[in-house]
Amino acid sequence: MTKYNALRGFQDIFPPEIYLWQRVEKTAKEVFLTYGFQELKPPIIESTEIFIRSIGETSDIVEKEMYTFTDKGGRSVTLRPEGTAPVVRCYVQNRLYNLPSPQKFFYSGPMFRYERPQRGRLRQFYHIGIEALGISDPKIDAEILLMLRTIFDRLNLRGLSYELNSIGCERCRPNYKKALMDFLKDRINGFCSDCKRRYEFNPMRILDCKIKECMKLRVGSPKMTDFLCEGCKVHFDTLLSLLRFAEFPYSINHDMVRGLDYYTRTTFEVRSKQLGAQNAVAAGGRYDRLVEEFGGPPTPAVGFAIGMERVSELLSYSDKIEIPSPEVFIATIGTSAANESLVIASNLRNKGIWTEIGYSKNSLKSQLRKADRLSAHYVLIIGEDELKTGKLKWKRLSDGSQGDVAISKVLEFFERR
RNA sequence: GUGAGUGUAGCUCAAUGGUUAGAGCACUGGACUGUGGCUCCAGGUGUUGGGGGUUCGAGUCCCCUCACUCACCCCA
Repeated sequence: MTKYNALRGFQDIFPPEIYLWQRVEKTAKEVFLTYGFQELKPPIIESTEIFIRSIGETSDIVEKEMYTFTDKGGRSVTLRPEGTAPVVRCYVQNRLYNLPSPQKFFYSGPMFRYERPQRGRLRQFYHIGIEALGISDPKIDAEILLMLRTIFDRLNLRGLSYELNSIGCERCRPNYKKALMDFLKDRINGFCSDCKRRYEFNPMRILDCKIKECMKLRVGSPKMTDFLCEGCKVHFDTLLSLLRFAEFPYSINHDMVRGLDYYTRTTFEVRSKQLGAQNAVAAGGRYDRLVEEFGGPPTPAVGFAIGMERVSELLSYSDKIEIPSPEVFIATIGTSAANESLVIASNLRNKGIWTEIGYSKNSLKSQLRKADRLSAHYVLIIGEDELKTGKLKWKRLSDGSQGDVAISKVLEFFERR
């Protein structure tokens, strides 16, 4: 055990894994741009109130998982536990609703939740997400699902399932809740203690319970999609037919309930069987009331976020990590050669060529060994003889071939390769 | 917050309560004096996570603590 360690649930990310992360980020951003999403960087800390209002007072996130503290000015502030609320706050504060609709943004960065760490769950975790504000047309719901799939396809991820549901709106959801409670009323005693509690304050969560007995007892319970009001029903049906038209492989999960208060209508989750209990690699949905809640005009909106750790984990199963390697390694013998190498390396680097040099008084052998370890493509050898003649030796490590190149032609030599 | 499992070298792992705790990989150097990979040789590999207890004697048994892992819980 070393003297200082990262905090529980916090993680260092470094090579080689960092290259998987970079691939995910690069791929996602490329796809986002083709759909017209622009980057937005909100701060990672906000007034606590923002998260309480959006996520909901009774959610576990707000009740016990937020990194909340009082700053030196006596304000209650919170490290963001999710990305949507800050984007919406930014949208309202900067009156972005006055710009043409939709406004489409992506963001990426760390989120924080004080939870017990387990596979796929850390206290600091990374999301890369998008929000599309100002459009209620289900076409945009379909678009972002297609966008998600494009990203995962480009990353060659297999075996993902896309699960959809609609949880209605503030008009139809109460009817459903009532029907569900009526259905459960007689049998609630057989449920686990958690579900009994849920029955009181959030009965829809009972649908999410993984305890076998509860799963059995809720068989045949009413489905939200049977209780949608006309508007929500049309929205959902249209989305589904659009997805079928685009040959998008979705499935409907009537039991998928969102934990956050702000969701309306469409909710979805992308899951992988290769992960553990935390198997969602992306999730999102529609939140048509949140902008208004934050003091903006009525503005429908929809978004999702991708879990970086989980996608990276999936990539690590399917992809061999490619570690970048230097183009040139300069091995030297003697002080004047070492001095010369500094200048040559600098010139090569100015041309954008990754160049490494040998250090200290290591033997040529050990320098070559090091070049090999780094998987350098070429080694340049500078010794007494080379300095005298002005011709350096080059060696290609892949096949061992070598030859001479004049010092004045070194840049040319490597630029052409 | 609850439960279970695991902590030995940088990594993967051995060692019946009994001498000075080991192997492979990796790392550094040498054999090869200015030429990598292959082979061979040599060499750091360490408060056995930490603290306390039982014992003539603890890596091994007991207690506490910490960390990690997985699950519950929760969740974009």
